[in-house]
Amino acid sequence: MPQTARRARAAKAAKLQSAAFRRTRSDHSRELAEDYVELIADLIDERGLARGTDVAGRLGVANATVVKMLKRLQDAGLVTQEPYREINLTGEGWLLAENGRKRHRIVENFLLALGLSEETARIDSEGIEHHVSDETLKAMARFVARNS
Amino acid sequence: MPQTARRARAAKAAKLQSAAFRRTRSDHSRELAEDYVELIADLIDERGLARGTDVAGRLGVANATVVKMLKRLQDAGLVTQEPYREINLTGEGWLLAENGRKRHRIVENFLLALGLSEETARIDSEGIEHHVSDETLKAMARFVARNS
DNA sequence: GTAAGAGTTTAGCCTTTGCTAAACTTAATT
DNA sequence: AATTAAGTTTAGCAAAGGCTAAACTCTTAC
Repeated sequence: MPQTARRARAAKAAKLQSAAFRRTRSDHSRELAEDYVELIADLIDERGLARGTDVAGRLGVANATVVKMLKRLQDAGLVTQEPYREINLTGEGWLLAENGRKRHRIVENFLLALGLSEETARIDSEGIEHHVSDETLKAMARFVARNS
Repeated sequence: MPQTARRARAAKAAKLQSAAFRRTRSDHSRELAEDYVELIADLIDERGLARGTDVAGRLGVANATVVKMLKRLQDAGLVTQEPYREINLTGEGWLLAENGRKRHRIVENFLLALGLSEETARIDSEGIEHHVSDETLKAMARFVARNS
């Protein structure tokens, strides 16, 4: 009877699955941080500086929410800001932002290569970006390289 | 009820800004519900019934958390449960679960067709599943059909 | 130099999703 | 029948991420 084996397999699968879920959940905070940092980097590149209002506007969030979040990002060493002044990224912040943008670009190009509309590629890549492992990202990059 | 109104107002106000960000964020609660419902369906199919402990174990979460969540899912009309008894899905719950499993299957098969390991395909599909539009899902299904 | 407008911060509140510890119920064993 | 083990529920707490309203600061235009 493969009952024991089946149970063992089930247990193993359960453990792995719960790991996957836990990973997903604990990444939420990190995802948000990445969104902020990526956006701040974009704003600095686009208009020379990033202000709270701009961030709030683009994220569709209240000013006060941004203030609170920026405090956390400062504590995390990703951002610097003096009171009533514009937002800047630390070295670590820039690294994170660059990494995020790179992932974002790959995922978006991949979706385009898959034949999706620009609109869909933009929206879906935003959602997918944070959930793609390095292995998958590499496969996407390879696919884009082969199909362009 | 003021929640919905507030969100609607906020959405309208920030309409020109990034819809993708807000969509991602507001979907979190829905995603969690889908994860629960999908898992409950799996448990019922696998072992004939779903208990709180099983759900807690697979999601990597405390029992009390599951209890609280189940209350919400009951309020949402997705789940039924009598005190100290096993968990059941309503008709709507089954529909949601089936839909989730279908999406899940497509994404996972797609990642496999892309050449990823089973392990990676399983983990990444879990994260990606909820962020894929119908358009993208269709493209993934097409890809799988062509490459199998 | 001051007043106005734009932008920022603070204060206080809410909901969601988590946790632990303790109480309770059900089922199983003896 | 009584004890115990397994599972469930309650109570109370915390952190994250939202919000509004009101206070504050900075810059710019008079």
